[in-house]
Amino acid sequence: MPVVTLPDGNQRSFDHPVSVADVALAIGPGLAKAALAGCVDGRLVDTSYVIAVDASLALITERDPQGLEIIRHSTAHLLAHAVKSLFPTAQVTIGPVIEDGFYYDFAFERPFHPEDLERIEAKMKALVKADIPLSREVMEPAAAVAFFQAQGEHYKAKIIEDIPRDQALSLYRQDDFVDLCRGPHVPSTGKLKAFKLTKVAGAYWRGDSQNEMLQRIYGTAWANKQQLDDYLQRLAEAERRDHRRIGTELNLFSVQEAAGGGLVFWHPHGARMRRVIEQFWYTMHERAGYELLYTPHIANLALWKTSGHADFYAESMYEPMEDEHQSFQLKPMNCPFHVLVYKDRLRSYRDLPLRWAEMGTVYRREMSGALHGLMRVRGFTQDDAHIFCREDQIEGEILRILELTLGVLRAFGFEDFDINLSTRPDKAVGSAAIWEHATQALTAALEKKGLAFAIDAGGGAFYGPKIDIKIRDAIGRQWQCSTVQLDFNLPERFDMEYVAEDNSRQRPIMIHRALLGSLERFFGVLIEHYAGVFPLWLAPVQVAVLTITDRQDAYARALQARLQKQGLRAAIDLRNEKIGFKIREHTLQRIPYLLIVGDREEETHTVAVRTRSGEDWGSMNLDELIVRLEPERVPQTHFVLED
RNA sequence: GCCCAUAUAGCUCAGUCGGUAGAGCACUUCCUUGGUAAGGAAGAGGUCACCGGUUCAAAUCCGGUUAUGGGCUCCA
Repeated sequence: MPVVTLPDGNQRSFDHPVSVADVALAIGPGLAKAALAGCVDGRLVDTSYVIAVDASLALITERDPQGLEIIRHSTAHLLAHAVKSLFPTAQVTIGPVIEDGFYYDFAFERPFHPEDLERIEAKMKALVKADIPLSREVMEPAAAVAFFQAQGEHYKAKIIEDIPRDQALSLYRQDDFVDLCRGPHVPSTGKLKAFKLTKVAGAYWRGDSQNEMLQRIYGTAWANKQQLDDYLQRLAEAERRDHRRIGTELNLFSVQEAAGGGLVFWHPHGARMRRVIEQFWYTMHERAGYELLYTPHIANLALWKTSGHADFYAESMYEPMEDEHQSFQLKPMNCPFHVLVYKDRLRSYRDLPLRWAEMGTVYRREMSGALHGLMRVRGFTQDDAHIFCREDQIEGEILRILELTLGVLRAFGFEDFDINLSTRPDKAVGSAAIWEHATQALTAALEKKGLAFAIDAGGGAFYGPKIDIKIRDAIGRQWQCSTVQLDFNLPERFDMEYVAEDNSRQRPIMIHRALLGSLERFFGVLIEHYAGVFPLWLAPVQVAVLTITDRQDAYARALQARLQKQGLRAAIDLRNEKIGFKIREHTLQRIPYLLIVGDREEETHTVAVRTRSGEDWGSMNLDELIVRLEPERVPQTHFVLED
C-alpha cells in the first residue's frame, strides 16, 4: 500500500490507492482547495491521478510556476469551451501557453470580431461560476480519430494522426466539451479566476503561409486578480514608453505616408541625437583600431550574384534598376563592398587584421505587415564593420569586439546582457575543422571575458558561427541589437587571399559585426529605455534659458551664446508667457536643465537652475553651472581595449 | 504578402437615423510683464487618407488602393 513522500521529507502511508486530491485533503482542507495538480515522481499529473505504489508527491498550487502554466493552459481550454458553445460550427485546433498567457486557434467560417471577444469572455466567466469539473479519459488513437471526426473536428483528427501511434491519448472533458490534451489541467473551471481576452489575429494552420488562415484568439491569465492587474499595468507602462508616441511628442522623427512605409525621416532634434550617437561611435571605433569606409548604395547585380545574395537573399532585395547595358542592385548589406576594397590590392599576412567600419545605409524588402515604427523598417543604417584576419587571430579579434561592444552598450545605459553562441547547422559551408576551430575561438573569447552565455546548437548561419548579444531595457524587455558573425563563405566566393609568411596564398577569415544593429532601431530602443528622459550627453536640447519678462531678452541671448560657445545645445524661450507655462512646456519636452532668468539673476549675473525632475538648484554663476554639468556631458565608458 | 481593426484640423479625439463638420491642446493677433508644471480675449485652420460606386443627397453605406496598429512569417 502506498507510502507518499512529500517535499519536506514527511511520509504518509495509506492502506489503499489514493488520488493526489485525497493526499492533499489528508494534509489539510486549505491545501485540498488550493491544489491544482500534482507532481508525482517528477511527472505532472492531475489531482485525480491515483497513486497506487510508493511515490514522491509535490502538490502544485498557483504559487508554483507550473501552477501558473496549468492555469493558462486550462484557460485556453475554457476559451475553446466557450467558443464551441457560442459558435458550434467552429473547429478547435491548438491552444498552447505562451509568455504571459495563451492563445487558441479556431477554424471558423467568419472572422471573430472584438464584440465576439466580449461575448466569449462573458461566457467563460459564466463557465467559471458554474465550477465545472474536468475529467480525464484515455483513448486509443484510432478511437480518438473516429471520435473527433464524428464531432466534425477534422483538425483535431489530423493532429492525432501525427502523434506516434503507440502513445496513449488523453482527452479532457468539461461538460459537453471534450479536447485532446496531454494535460494536466486544473480540477475544475472554478480555479480560473483572473484572465482577459486581449486580441484576435489571423494565424496560418501549422504556421505555414501555404495553409489556410485560422482565427487566433489571444488571452492573458494569472493566478489572481492582483497579478492580472500588475500585468495590465506593465502593458500600460510599455505603451507610455512607446517610441512612436514619444517620437511624435518630442518631434524626433516621422514616417511619411507620401514617401511610403518603413522609411524614416529624422527631424532636427532626432537628427541631433543621431549625430551625437554617430560621433561617439566614430570616436570609439577609431580608438579601437578601426578604419572607416564609405561605399556606394547600388552596385552591379553581378556583384550580388558573386556574393550569393542574389540567390539566397533575393526575397529581401528590391528589384534591380536597369541601365542601358547593366543592372544595378540597391544594397541590402554592406559586406560585398568591403570585400571589394580588400581585393583592390594584394594583401600580406602583415596587413592583417584589417578592421573596416561603415555606417552603411541599406534597403531591404519587408512585408508591409511587418513594419513597425523604427523597430522594423525598409531603409536603415547599419553600424557595420568587417574584420579580415588570419585564423590564429580570431580569438583576439573576438575579444576586442566584445570589449568594444559591451563598452559602447554600457555607455548607452544598458547593463544586462544575454549572450548566445550559435554553432554549426546541418547545412553549412566550410570544413568541419574550421568550424571546430572557430567555435573554439568564440567560446574561449567569451570565457576570457568572463561572460555567461547559452549555446544554441545548430543555430548558426550556414556560413559561420555567431555570437548574439541581447540587451535588457529599463522595464526588463530584451532587444537583440549586436551580432558577431564569422563568415567562411564570402572569402571563398570572392576568392579572397593574402600572402602568408611562407609565400603561400591563404584565405582570410571574415568577421561581420554590428554593435547597435540598425541606428533606427537602436534609436527606438533608446527612446523606450529612457522613456524620452535622455541623459544629458544624448539630449537634443540640453539646457533652455527661460525669461521671466522681456526685460531679460538680451541677457538670455547672451547666456545662450555663451552656452553654445561651450558646446552645449542650448535653447531660449523669450515668448510672452508666464514662467509656469514655460517651465511646464520644457519639462514635458524632458529638457534636462532649465535656466530661469529674471531681474534678480540679471543683476547678479546668475541663472536659477531647475532640473526636469523638478529639483531647484538655486542661483549660480553660469561658469559654475557649466563645470557642474561637465561629467554628465560625456558618455561614461569604463573600458580599456586590450592588444 | 495574408487575417483583423483603424484613418475626421499640426496633435488627441467627438460627430446620433445618410442632409457637405465640432471640442481641447497647438498656431496667429491683441491684452497682460507675470518668479518655478497651463493668464485672458479674438482669429485662422478641414477635398473627413485616396479612387470609384449606390443615392435627390455620403465623413457616414458598398468596392478598391494607400498608410497605420495588432497578429502570422522573417529578422536588425
